[in-house]
Amino acid sequence: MSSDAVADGTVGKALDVLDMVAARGRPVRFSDLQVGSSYPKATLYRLLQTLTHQGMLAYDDDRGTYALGLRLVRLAHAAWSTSSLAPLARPYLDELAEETGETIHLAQLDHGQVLYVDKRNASKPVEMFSSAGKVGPAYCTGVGKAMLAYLDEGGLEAVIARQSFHQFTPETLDTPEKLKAELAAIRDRGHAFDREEHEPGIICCAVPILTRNGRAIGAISVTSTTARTSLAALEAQAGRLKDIATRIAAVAEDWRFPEQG
Amino acid sequence: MSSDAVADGTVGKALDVLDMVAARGRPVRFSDLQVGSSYPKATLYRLLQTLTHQGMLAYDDDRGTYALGLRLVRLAHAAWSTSSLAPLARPYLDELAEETGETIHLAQLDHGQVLYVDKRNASKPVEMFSSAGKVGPAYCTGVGKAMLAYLDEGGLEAVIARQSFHQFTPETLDTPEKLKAELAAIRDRGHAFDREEHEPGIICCAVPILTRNGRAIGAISVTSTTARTSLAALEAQAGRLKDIATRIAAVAEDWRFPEQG
DNA sequence: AGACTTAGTTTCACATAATGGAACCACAGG
DNA sequence: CCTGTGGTTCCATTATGTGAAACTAAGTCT
Repeated sequence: MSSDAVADGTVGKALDVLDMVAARGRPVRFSDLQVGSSYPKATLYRLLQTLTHQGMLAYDDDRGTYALGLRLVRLAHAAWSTSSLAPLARPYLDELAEETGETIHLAQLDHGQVLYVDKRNASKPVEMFSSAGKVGPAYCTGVGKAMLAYLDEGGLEAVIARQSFHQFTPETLDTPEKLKAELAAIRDRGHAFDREEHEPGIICCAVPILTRNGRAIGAISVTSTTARTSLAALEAQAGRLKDIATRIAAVAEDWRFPEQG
Repeated sequence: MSSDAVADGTVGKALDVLDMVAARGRPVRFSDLQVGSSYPKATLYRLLQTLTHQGMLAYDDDRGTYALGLRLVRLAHAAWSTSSLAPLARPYLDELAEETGETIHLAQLDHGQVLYVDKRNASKPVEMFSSAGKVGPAYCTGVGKAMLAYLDEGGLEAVIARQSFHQFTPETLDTPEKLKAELAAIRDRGHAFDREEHEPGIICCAVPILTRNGRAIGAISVTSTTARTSLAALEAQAGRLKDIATRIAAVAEDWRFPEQG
């Protein structure tokens, strides 16, 4: 769960500390971080000081706690709008949401995890950051599996090594073997399902967004509940999903290679 | 525009580079950054490498460009949900949006700039990151002035020093003196206006969200156009706005001091 | 009150890690 | 084949970050 790669240099350590704070999900005291951190007191202290001074962390004087700073929100806005598929995909997602009336997700792969970058909610209108920026497991979500299925051999192994294979529900694919078999099936039919593998009662159908050379740069899904619909009904949407995914891929490639003359 | 404070240590420099990339607003080549950066080639190069390796930047192999990485989006999600007023204020904003049918903004002050952390759009349903994370000038927006008005002497001077006082429209308050006079008026009446100071045709009424001890932790505003309504009509909402702001302040304080037993 | 934790901050001799000038590579034009 | 531009690597120098330990400021117990 903690730092995976060797944290290169001071910058790496500082960012590692940022992650530690983020992981707690609420303002943390110095000592909260001290335990479970491999850094000695003084080092951790200095890193926190630096980050705070830089606006990446916010220090609450009264409570003596650190929380993630708003500078991150500013940066993320820029990141989201330049590096994610969301701005490009927006009109297509709108279209899809309108058509289906179901919840739509747009996700990308980040460090072996599913990162949701946009969402259209069935009923509720707005969700903001509360959904964009969220992460989820790759091995047991529709969008996750759709992307994994189109990873190259080496990449897949690396990502599989990072999966927890925690059994969320009885349906969860809880071994690399089961997952690999499923991925082959996904490649076969071109779309992925979530058969209540992450949450009971929640099902979805997802398709990858593929570049010309067959790499998945993201995935979209339509999600519903077993109460409202069936997998078969969702699968009926697969063609439409693929169509949208192709169009998103097209604008993404156009955008990545604007003019080279 | 570039780094203001002395970038402390390597971490500061790295974050400065991040900002530089963010400022460009699109994928940048190494040489794009090299010009206008005070760092020597090799240093800049290494910083970019480190940031890329850390997932804070994404390097596009084909194009040879750097863009902000998705790790930032992940972090920002955490920042937004723990350090911003948005999650707490959400129900109240919903209420306000429903009532008024106008565009609602929730903003906080970050390094002398207005940082929008949530928004309810009059017509359009969803906006996501595209609005949260956006920054704007403090001296010529309703929410900005509402917050500045409740800064202490020292804090205000520091923030004023950071303002550009660019004259966006004929109405823009373009000197510290005019601004200070306006802030006094705002303190007097308890709410701020934007009289087309930032964009022609756009007006708004804003109120600060004040802690028990009179510090502004944020601001909310209702925005409209001169075509649709008048300042006077917006001012009629001020009471309602203040009411909502008070309630947000209350939950914010409750939340900041949950249980001390 | 006095002794004793607990939590956070500062010091300082030391070594690692960042620095940046310069050399090097790769490739596109001429 | 030479020349220029954009990017990457070297390596001696030194600035920076390191972390054990000492210190301070609050509690807490007796």
